[in-house]
Amino acid sequence: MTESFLVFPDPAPPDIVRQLDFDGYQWRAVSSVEQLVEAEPEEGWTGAIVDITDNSEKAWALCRELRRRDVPVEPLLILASGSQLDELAEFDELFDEFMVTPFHSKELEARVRHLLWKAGRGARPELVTYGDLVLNLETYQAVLDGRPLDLTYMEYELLRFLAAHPGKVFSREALLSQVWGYEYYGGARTVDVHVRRLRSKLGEEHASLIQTVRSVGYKLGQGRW
Amino acid sequence: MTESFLVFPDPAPPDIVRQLDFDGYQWRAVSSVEQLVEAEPEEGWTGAIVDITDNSEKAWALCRELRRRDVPVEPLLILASGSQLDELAEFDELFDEFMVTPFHSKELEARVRHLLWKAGRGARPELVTYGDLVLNLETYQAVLDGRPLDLTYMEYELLRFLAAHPGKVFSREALLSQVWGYEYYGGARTVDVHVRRLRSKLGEEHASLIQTVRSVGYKLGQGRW
DNA sequence: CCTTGTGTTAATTGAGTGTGAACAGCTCCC
DNA sequence: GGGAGCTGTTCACACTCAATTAACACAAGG
Repeated sequence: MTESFLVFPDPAPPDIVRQLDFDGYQWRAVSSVEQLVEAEPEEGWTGAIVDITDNSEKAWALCRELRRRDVPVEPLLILASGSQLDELAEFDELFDEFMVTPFHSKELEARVRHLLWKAGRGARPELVTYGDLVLNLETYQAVLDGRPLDLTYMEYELLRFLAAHPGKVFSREALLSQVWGYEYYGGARTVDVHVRRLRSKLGEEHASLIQTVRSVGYKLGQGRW
Repeated sequence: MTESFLVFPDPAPPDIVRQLDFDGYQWRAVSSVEQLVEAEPEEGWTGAIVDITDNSEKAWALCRELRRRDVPVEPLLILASGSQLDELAEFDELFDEFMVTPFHSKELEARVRHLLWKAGRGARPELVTYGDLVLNLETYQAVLDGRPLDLTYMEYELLRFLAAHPGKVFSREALLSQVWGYEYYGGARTVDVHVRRLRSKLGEEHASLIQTVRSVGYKLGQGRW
């Protein structure tokens, strides 16, 4: 997984990007909210570093936008001059860290590292992921390629079970007893139909996520050889 | 609730305590791990501010001890000189924030405030917000779109609980035990009815704020990731 | 005694789920 | 190579049961 930071404004402050480059982080500078979408990398932003010294109003607007999204950009680092420190009090909810200019180059390095460390083992929601598929167990939301899937209860449970054991093949009977929770009564077709509905909701390009293993059952993804 | 900070070492750095006093925070200085217990206030420590410039080894030992406890002291602020920044990398798990000496007095104020805000017990009026919904926990008032809602006690408590965990799905049983505070007696429908009353008071346009997740429970809004 | 808040019960509704049957594709064997 | 026999896919329909809704019962407080 590559780290990719958003930097504001554009052109980016030279002392920032020098240190980011030095530490081997990817970054892209944006100068307005509008540029957010086009500049965003495939995997989304790892975090954002926003310099509020020149245009704080625009900067806070950007931060607000980043926090408002479906998948909020979490680690937000703010740069402020000493005289702007009071201003921070009004926007506590819009950032995680801040740093006062001028700064040690080592300080930026340390803050970015610590931010990533916290993001890595902070109290994050329970997720089940497989590739571009993300299941949030707390909100019962499923997202594929960043686009939310509208799944019913059973569809969600089935997908969750398969995604929890990627690559492993489950017989219909196994799925019935593990996902549905009762003994195999009569309808093995039930599983097929639910798989079909799931595939159609996954969309044509991702329908192959759930693979059928002839005479055996179903599995999610390729697994390993 | 009074805020009470632990400060290391003892005697405490004068520029620290000057600012803490100025901002109206309680504090007690300790110089060793042994003094931790006797110096601890009734309600426990709100947080800790540890200066590692003079004796970093002892300082880290103290931090480790604070994190090891049953109820870890969460907000840990570290003071380091510029030359110690590299050292931080080894102890990411032992602190939440750090600050480089020498520092703006305003910076300390801002960091402590932000730390408290993140810990969820800011000094300012406690608010729970989600989008256009604002719940004032002190006045027991609920406001939606600037328009005050006339909620009953139970309605308020339910909405408050849901809003405190936006996006997370709660089963009726969970809501009964967490909001009502007793074990599931017989009436799971109770929750439904309260949700219905809430929704009608939220108004047609915002009724969808509380979402039902079929076969699971209810949640507020779409939730964050 | 009326008003207001809260919990219960019961009827209604509809999304979600299961089922059977038709269809398509593959495999095996003569 | 070409049926026969499996196996998986797809469709349409029926039904179940969870959520909604309305109406009622009860307690507390003014």
